[in-house]
Amino acid sequence: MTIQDVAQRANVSIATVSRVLNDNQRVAGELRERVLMATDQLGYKPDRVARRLRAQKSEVIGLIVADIQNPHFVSVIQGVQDAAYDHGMNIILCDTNEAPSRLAENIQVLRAESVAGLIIVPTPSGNIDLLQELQEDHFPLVVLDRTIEGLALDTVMSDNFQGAYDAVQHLINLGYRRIAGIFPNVQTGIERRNGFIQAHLDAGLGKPSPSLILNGSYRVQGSYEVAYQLFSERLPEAVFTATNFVTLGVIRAIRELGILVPNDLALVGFDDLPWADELFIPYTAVAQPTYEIGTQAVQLLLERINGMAEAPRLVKLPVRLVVRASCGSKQRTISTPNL
Amino acid sequence: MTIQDVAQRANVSIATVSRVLNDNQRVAGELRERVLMATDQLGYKPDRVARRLRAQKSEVIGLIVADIQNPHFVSVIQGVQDAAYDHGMNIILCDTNEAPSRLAENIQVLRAESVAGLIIVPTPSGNIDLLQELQEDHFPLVVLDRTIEGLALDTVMSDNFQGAYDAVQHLINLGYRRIAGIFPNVQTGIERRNGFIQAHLDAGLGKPSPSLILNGSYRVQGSYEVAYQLFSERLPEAVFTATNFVTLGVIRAIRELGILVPNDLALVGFDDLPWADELFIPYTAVAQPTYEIGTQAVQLLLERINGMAEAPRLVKLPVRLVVRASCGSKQRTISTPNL
DNA sequence: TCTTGACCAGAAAACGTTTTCCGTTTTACA
DNA sequence: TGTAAAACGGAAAACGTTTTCTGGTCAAGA
Repeated sequence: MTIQDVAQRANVSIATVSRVLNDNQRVAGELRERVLMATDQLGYKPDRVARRLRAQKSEVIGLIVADIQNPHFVSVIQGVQDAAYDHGMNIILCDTNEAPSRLAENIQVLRAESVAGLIIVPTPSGNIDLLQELQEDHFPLVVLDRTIEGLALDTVMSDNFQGAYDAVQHLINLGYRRIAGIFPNVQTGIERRNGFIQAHLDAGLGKPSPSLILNGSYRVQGSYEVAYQLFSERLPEAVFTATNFVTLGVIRAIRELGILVPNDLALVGFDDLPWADELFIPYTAVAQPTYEIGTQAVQLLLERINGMAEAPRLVKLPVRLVVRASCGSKQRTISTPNL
Repeated sequence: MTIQDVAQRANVSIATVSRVLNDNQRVAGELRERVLMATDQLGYKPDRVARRLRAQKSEVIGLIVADIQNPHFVSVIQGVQDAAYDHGMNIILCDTNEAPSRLAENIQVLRAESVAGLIIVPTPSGNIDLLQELQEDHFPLVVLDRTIEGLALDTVMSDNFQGAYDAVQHLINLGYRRIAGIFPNVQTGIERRNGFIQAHLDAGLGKPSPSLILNGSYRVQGSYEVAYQLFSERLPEAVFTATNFVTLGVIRAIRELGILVPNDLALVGFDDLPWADELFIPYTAVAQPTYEIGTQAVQLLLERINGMAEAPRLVKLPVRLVVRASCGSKQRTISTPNL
């Protein structure tokens, strides 16, 4: 079932069939009808591989994320998938597992696949050269979640600083003062730490004690250990967790130590989780617009692909605070059932 | 950067380059060296699109799942992705959102993409004809999670019957008798209901009362409503939930009604969740080997692709019970902190 | 020494499209 | 009506590979 068959049936040349099907070319009334009828009758669908080879353009975009299991990325993937689908495009999904070598490999493979463009969540530890190379080749590219030092690329990310700022301000407004923060040592973590600190400063509390600014792992287990240690030594009044996995680790520590939330400890975490309401601690969360990050990324990428984009753009999306029962108030202790 | 460039640099024909790179053909010592050196120096990577067009074989497999947001499928995707990666293959991911029309469309597109094969989670409501057509075309295909009535296909799924059976037996052994079950009305739900019933029969309890066998939605909200109603009328001693989303709905109902688990109600649910330990009710779960479902699927598919497979195979993977605090025991009430 | 066969490597065909190029027909305008 | 331009559609080139076909060289056997 090739274009040849259609041409034969419609009694035209394959060029005409192609022209009708891509209707970017003039083609007369009657022939057009014949072609359409023939394609319809045969149920012909053009071979996308051949089309891609010849036309050097593709209906596939490559999506490289750092960790499929992270709900944050799952939601981003969904956004990308839906937006791509709306434009008749498909996605090839790759998972780097946070390994720079796999990022490099994936980029190479996806280029060999002639994808129309790439949406990448860069691994923490660099690969700047790879991204730079893509840019120099004018390869359509959108980067998610983090900016690359010294490299201007189309980027979609949340307002990490503001999110952390809002979260801490929320705590301060409720009367909490000794507020701990646990931050993974990656770029987003650093931005959120800055927001954490600035909120303290703007509230006239001065710079928070270094003993309350902790380096967490970006995994659950490591964060759990950090939190366990922190809580065992001296319980802060509140804690701000900089990512969803950190939050889960902290919740585990809270459970094991039998800490009462919010009475003994308030909690605000960056990243909402799909079933946060069903968690042991339904925590107040800084919700990223994950789905929109995905759709926006596709938007930018398509503009880049179609040459409608000029200078690199940075889209910084606003976050929003989802208030749940984990904060209560320092002044008047709220009694929440089951907490 | 094409095979032509390499040929030029190595001073050989493109055919020779191709032969060396696919080393399925004899090629002499010195030329081979020259070619390898040239590819190395130029960093040449063959164009996978051209290769696919000519050789009519592909390094891409299509993966169509029903709902990316469901952690079950997320884990399956991860398994597929990892296994595919190990074989130098990539996956094109599609999400049907449980819509048959999107399944049809996705299949068509992926075939036009000349994927090497398809791994499909069929939508509940059929599309049998599509799958049948694939089979008749001898298109490599593996189906996940459910069998298709009257159609023998390579299939990978969990032992739903046994999982439900084990779960209910667990409850019965602990002394519970009035056990409710909530089942979505899809094939897996039905199989699990059968296991639920059989466990009652084998324990000599007779067939469970129809009032305890409920039809749940496969969404959280619907299941929540069913559970809320059930619990409000007359609380059973225990409840078995047939999917992860049902479980989440039930947990929400438990929270809102202030029911004490396991004292007032025991809970076992099908499907483990990644953060079940951090849930409000860390529930005893029937854990599916989701990751292995993914890897097994790739295994079967590759065998099918390579023509090493004969008759369709059904791989039914064992599940395992992950015991948490949600069951306690009817005889002696266990006191668990925070529950 | 001649013939045969094995082995090797290049030329060219093929994969299924899109697109360029070109010749023919139609249209428009004088 | 004659001519230039525009419109149309077919033939063929092109995309970058793999693979078939073909011819040439060399070794071995007669």
